Amino acid sequence: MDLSICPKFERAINLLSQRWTGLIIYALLEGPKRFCQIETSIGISGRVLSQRLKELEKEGIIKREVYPETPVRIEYSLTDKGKALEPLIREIEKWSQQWLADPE
Amino acid sequence: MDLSICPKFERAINLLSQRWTGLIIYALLEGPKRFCQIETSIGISGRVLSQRLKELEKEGIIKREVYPETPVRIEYSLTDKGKALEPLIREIEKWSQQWLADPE
DNA sequence: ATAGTTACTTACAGAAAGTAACCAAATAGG
DNA sequence: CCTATTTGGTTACTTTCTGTAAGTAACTAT
Repeated sequence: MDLSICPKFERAINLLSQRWTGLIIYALLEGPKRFCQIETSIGISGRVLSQRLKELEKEGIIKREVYPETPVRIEYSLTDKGKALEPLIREIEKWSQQWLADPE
Repeated sequence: MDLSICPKFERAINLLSQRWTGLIIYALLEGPKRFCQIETSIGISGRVLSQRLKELEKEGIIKREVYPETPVRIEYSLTDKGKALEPLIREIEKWSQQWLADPE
């Protein structure tokens, strides 16, 4: 199994086909966001969001910055590598607009 | 939660962020394939492949055709809706080539 | 009759995700 | 000083998803 697939492509698709990864990147395309903003805007559980943010940071797709205000503000934002995923997200948007029906 | 996301986009990303969905579509971009070909080419278990193919067929992304030969041949192929996902897959390929390193 | 092929399905076990409660740091108010 | 509040998590527990391996149904070749 897996004999013919380019390892880079495979890693990319494994990353992106993990639950929530796409929506987190989508949310961050608007600009930097804090933990609780991502949490409420996409409806992910804090438990899994915490995991995903760590994975994406390790992967170099997002960066985490701490502002020692009151209360503390921690902002997550896309790196260049992360921003480079925008065309891909736009393709998903295009496809969904063309091929999916609105459910009433 | 989920207050601001376009429902079409959300459905699309939920579909595509299910494990294996992307790779199945990728495999079928080469042309029609039978069950066991998809199974071995991407390394998915038969159990989950069976599930995914049903979901994708229901969604109108792939179609299933039976050729009553010996032994029976059942071919899965992309519909127009499924083929329309090609640009998206190509974007994943592009991104992976530009931003991921080869693991040795 | 027996064995082989394809396309699945089923039972069981382990991994991933959701829920809700809890915790630590920093500060603000009394 | 003591308590409460806010943010950004973590932990324990339950449910859902996935992988493994075995089994089934239809058909054919030997």
